[in-house]
Amino acid sequence: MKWDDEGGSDSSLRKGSMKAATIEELARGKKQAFRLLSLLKDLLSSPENQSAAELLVDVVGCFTRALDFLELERAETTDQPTRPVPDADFRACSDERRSDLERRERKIHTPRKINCQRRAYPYSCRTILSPKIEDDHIWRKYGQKEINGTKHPRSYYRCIHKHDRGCQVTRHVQRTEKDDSIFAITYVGEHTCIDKSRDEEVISNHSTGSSSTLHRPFFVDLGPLATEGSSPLSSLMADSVSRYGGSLGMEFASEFKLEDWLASNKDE
DNA sequence: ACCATTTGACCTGT
DNA sequence: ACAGGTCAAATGGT
Repeated sequence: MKWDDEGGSDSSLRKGSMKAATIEELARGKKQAFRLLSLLKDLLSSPENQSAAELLVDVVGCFTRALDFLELERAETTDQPTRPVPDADFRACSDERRSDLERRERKIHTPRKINCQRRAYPYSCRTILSPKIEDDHIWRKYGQKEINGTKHPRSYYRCIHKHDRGCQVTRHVQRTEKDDSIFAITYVGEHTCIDKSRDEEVISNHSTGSSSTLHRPFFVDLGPLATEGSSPLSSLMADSVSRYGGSLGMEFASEFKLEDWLASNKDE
């Protein structure tokens, strides 16, 4: 991964190396927290220590999110163009809703608008496992695909505020192979349509372990899975999904078997 | 009439 | 060439 590798001034070089060092430290912290989980697995596997196990997994999640934020900042501040907010002309055809009757009778064919920027930029991307697909946002489904080697189709959603507020975040949802009551939900990008105060409240409640006010189902954050430059640890955690199947999130919500989870990640 | 979902076509990256 | 992501016409519900 390259940071501020253009420009060449001393200050930008120093800034770049600071960022690199920060990322290195965060990645190390994440890895060490994971190792601590392994070392304490016997202790944390007992039911009375479940909250400690949850806390430690959350620590790993905090490191993951911090790395995500830095990656997002890098994507926004490098000289790569940011993803364009759809302008009126670009989206004119779909925004101007023609009447169904007119469209059907005259067979009006709306010329296809090609988004050539697709997949062109690195996005923050993370996957969670959850028994429910609802979250704090409203999503509009825009596609569904059969995915090779999986038995369940993948559904694609975009934020309902894509057009009115230019919110570009998308997610895809797929039932996991091992447990089809669990969904693997991958978020691509960050909401720009928010309501940050509410999100912060949720995060705050989550980190303080206040389960009574937790708005979201408990989830295990698997880190960035598909972004360019995702850490090796993220890959390992991502790999744990395929190896462990989808039962992780569900078991953590009720009866989390840390030993099983660590056994499936013993190569850490 | 409006809105959300479905689904086949089309696009890009590998 | 293929897989996966997105678009937009078609469709169905209210």
